[in-house]
Amino acid sequence: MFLDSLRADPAYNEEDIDCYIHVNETIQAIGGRWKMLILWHLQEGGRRYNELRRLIPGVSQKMLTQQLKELEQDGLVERTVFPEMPPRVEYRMTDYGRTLEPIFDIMYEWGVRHRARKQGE
Amino acid sequence: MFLDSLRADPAYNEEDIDCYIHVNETIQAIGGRWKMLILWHLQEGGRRYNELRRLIPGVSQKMLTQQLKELEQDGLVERTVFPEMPPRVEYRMTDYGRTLEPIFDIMYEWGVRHRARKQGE
DNA sequence: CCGCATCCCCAATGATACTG
DNA sequence: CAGTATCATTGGGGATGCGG
Repeated sequence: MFLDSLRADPAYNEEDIDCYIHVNETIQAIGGRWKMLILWHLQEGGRRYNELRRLIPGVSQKMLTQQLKELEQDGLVERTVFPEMPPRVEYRMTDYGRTLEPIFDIMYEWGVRHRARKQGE
Repeated sequence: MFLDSLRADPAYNEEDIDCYIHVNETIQAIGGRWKMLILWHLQEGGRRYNELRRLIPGVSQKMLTQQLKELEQDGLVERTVFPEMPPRVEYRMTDYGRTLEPIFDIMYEWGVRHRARKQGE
């Protein structure tokens, strides 16, 4: 991906963007268009697939599935299939996912101030 | 934009995604593909336009200009033109931009652990 | 009910050429 | 030096239909 192309460039300085790499890692994990909405709704407890669809108006099946899969691969969300008929799938936040909470908090605070600042202009 | 469409939907619950709105505000401000690299290089002091181009291999003139403009509009970066010949333009981080530092720090820490975790799989 | 596969579109990004 | 203007590209995301 993108970072690989940076690494391939001889002008690239590893130390210079060590910060970038890791901060970006975090942005990748939570920066998806629907990921924060999903995580937000999973904070309180487990949710079913269609339940999430209703809670997040505007999200397509494809995107919901895709972003849930990425969150699962990152270990932030856990997927449980109940072998029933009709099928039932529940998603819930992992303990690891909850390590994001301080980040959410601080980004929320900054966002509030930033928004207020933009209004005041 | 996107949030407006959410608001227009009757199923939308204001409280539910208040968090999302503000966290997303932050992501918009720093989530651009080159923004963190730019901010990173401006931490130490002022940089000229072409200096930044060299420091950030892979960025096109268009993107560098565009992202710098957004950072400037958000009040994170300051642009100074020196009326000389040849022209000289310096970019530097504002005090407001430095309020992002705690966010960078915590995202950096999380990114390091997240990366290590992915390696270990 | 919970998806996956397919096609399609557009906005973000890139490449290239030109200018005060 | 520090950009602007224009055209080409591409991949993120939406719409639709099918399958276990």
